[in-house]
Amino acid sequence: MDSVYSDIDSNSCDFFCNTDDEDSRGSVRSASPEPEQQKKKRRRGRARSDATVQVVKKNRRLKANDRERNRMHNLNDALDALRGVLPAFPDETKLTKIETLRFAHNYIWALSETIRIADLQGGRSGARLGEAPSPGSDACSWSSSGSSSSSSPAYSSSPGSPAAPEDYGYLQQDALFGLRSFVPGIF
DNA sequence: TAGGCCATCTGGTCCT
DNA sequence: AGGACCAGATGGCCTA
Repeated sequence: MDSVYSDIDSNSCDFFCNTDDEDSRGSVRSASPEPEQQKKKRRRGRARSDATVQVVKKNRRLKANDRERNRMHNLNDALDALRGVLPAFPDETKLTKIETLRFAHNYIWALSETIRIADLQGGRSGARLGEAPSPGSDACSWSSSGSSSSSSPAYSSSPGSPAAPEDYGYLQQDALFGLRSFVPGIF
């Protein structure tokens, strides 16, 4: 945790100091010509408190940046964990964030469909599932299009409609392939 | 070089 | 008041 913070702090300080202190606020304040009247009205005490306020604001911003960074890191960790439980792609292409979410969505849907069908078919489910077409080529189709979100038909369909007819077939096969590959003995 | 993806910063809003 | 969450902006890196 400390290492993370120290790394982040040094990193963010550069960025922040460059942009916020000197660029953003600095330029904003200096770029907008301060009216003479305000200059005259401003007293030393007042100016000092303004500076203090600026320091407080900056510290708050830095803390908020740290929290936001940690929040995003946690989000990414969760995403990695999700990738870890999804079937791996043959070419080991790392799924992008959106691909991971869409694939997980479709995969969960396919698994639940598999369970539902198995329940409907009772004791014969094992035999029926065993008859599923070989998923090998379909499994490859996941990854062949996995590098581009705009061209990944297997899991880029609308997440809101996982039951889209065009998704059903290979998704179920993918689910079966994933189950058989990563949970040996489940069938 | 354009486009995609990502990390980070930032300000606003909501919640406790 | 302070933290969490969110969305927009920005810049870097990588690939076709």
